[in-house]
Amino acid sequence: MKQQLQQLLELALERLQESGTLSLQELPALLIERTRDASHGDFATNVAMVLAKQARRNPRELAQQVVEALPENSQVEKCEIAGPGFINFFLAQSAYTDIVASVLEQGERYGESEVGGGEKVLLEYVSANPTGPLHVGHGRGAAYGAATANLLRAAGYQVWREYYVNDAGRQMDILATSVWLRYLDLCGEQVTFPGNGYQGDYIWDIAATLHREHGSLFHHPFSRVMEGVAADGPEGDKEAHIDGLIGQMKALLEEAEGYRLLHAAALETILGDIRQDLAEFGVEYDEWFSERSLMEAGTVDQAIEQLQLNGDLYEEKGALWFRSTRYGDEKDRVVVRDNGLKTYFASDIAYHLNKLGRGYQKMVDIWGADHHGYVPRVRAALTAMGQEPDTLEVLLVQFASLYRGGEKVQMSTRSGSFVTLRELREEVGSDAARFFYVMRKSEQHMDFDLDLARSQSSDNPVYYIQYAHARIHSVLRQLEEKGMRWDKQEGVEQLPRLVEPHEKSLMVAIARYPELLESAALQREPHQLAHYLRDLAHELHTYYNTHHFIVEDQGLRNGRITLISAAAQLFVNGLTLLGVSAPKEM
RNA sequence: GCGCCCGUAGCUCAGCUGGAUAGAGCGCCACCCUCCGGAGGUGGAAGUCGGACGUUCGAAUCGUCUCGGGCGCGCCA
Repeated sequence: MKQQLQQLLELALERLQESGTLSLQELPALLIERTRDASHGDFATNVAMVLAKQARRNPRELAQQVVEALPENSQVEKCEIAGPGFINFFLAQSAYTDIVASVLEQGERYGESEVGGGEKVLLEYVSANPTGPLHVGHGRGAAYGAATANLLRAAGYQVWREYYVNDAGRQMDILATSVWLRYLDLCGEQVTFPGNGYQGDYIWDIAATLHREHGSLFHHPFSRVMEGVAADGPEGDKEAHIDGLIGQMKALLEEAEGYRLLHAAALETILGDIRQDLAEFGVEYDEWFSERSLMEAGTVDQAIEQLQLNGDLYEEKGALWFRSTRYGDEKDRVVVRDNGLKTYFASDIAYHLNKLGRGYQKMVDIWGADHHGYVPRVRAALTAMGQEPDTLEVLLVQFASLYRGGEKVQMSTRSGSFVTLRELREEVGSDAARFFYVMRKSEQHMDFDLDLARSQSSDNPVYYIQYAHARIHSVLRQLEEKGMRWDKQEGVEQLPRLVEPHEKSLMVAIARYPELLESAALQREPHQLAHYLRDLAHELHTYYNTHHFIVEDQGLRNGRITLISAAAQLFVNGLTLLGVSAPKEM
C-alpha cells in the first residue's frame, strides 16, 4: 500500500517536472508515513515542505500542485492538504478489505516480503565458550538472534544461522585442567584449586562421571602435579600458575592420551548441555562451527600468512603483531603469542574469512556489549584482507538485570552464583522469557522483571497477546457450539459492511503488519514486532468489548468472524517469528 | 584519560534517515459484566524528552559542549 502511494507520488512529481512547474536537479527520497491521528487520513507525506525550499515556493501551494498531478487510483479516496503543507491520503475502504482477504489467502506467509532481495546473510549468535552453562546474558543474545534470523528470512534474506564453538585454545585447556583437578580430589588427593580455574558444580559432575567410568586411570599425586608450577595469586602469577598446571597435565597424561580424553569429555558434556538448553528454548542453528576444525584445516595459518604477505605483520617481544592501527584500530594486536600460541583474535580473523569464502558477503554477528571494543580490530582485519569493512555488521546486546520482588538479583560469575538460562526458563517459562528478552531494543539495558514474566495476568504482555489470540478461537468454538459455521467466502464479500471505527482501526493494524516486518528486519529490531503485537492485541480486545461477533445477521457475522480470523493469523505469524507459542486456549 | 551504549510520565520502556497537540504498559483515581473467556474494556490525573548552545520554516530526533549511569580499553576469550 505504502509502495503504491510512493509510486503515485513519483509519477506526480515527474509530471510536474515535465510540465515545467518544478525544475529540480534531483528528487529527494520520498517519505510517506502512517499518520498518528485518524483525522489526518491514513498516510501522509511531507514532500511539499521538503521541496519548498529548493523550489522557492510556498509549501501549501506546492502541495496543491502535487495533489492535482496525482494519478487517479481506486484505492485512494481523497487527498487533503493540511498544516504547514502535509499531503494526507485517505484510503478507500476497499484498500483495507482487500488486505483482510489477502491475509486469509496468504496465511502464514502474510507479511513476508522481498526487501532482502535474496541476499545471503550469515547470522552468528550466542557463540558462548563451552566452558559452562549458558547464563541469562546469553539468553538475551539467543532470543534476539533467533528472532532476528526469523525476521530476516521473512523479509527475503537467505539466512544461515551459526554458533561458533570455541573448542580450541587456552580456555578449553583451563576447563580440562579444572576437571582433572576435581577428579584428583575425588581420587583422594588434597587439591588446592587454582583461582583461575572453573569453580562451578558442573565441573565436579564431569569429574565424577570420569572417576566412575575410568577409576583412577588418570590419577597422579597432587604433589607431583605441582612440581615446577609457579605460585598462584594473589602472591604469585595467576596466569603462569594455571599455564603451569595445564603443562603438567599434558605431560603427565600424554601416554594414556588422557589429556585428549578429559578435554573431549568436558567439551562434549558442556556443549551438549548448551545445545539442549538452546533447543528447549526454541533457538535453532544451521551449523555449529568448530574453531578446532578451522585450525586443523590450516585456515588460521593461511590467514596469518596472508597478513604477512600484505606486510601487515611485525614481530616484537617475541610475539607476532597485526598492524591494525593502519586500518583504524586504536592499537596493534597480537596474533601469535611469544609462546607460539595463536590468539583468539587470529582464529576469529580466519573464521570471518571462512564465512566470506563460503559466499556470504553479509556477516551479521550478535555480541554481548562487553565485546564492543573488539569490533574495530575485526573490521581492521577484514579491511587488511581487501574486504569492505561493512560486510561485517555487529549487533550488540546489552546485559539484562533480573528483578525479583522488586530487588535486583545479584549475579556473579566468580562466586558461581549466576543465574543460568535454564533456571530462568524453568522459573518463567520459555514463552515469557523469549518475549521479555526481545521486548526491549537490544542495545538498551533491560530490567527483567521475573515476577511480571511469571504472572498470569493482563499485566504480563505475553499473556495479554496470547489471550487475544485464544479469545478469537474461543469465539470460533462458540460459533460451532451454537450450530453455526463460518462461511469464509461470504465473510470476505461482507467485509465492506464492517464500518465501525473499531473495525477500521483493526483493519489498519492488520494492514500495517507487512510494513512493520520490513522495518523490523531492515533495522534488526524484533522489539518493533513485540510492540506491534501488543497494539494488535489491544485493538482486538477493544473491538471484542464493544461489539458482538456472533450476531443474528448472518452476513455481518461472517464478515466479523472473517476479520478476527485474519487477526488470529497475524498473532500466529508474529508470535512465531518471536519464538512464542500462540495457544488456542489458555 | 580515550572509545562505545544509554538518560523521555512515580516505575519499566516505545518514539530518533527532523515534521502536525510527546505515546504505551504498570502503579494511582473514577467507571463498565441479563451479553462470544473481566487473563478484558472506558475515562482521568501525571512529562522543563538530563542540561546548555547551535543548525532549521520546524528538534525528543541532527551537531558541539556539559552532567549522570553502564561497558570496554591484556601476548584473556
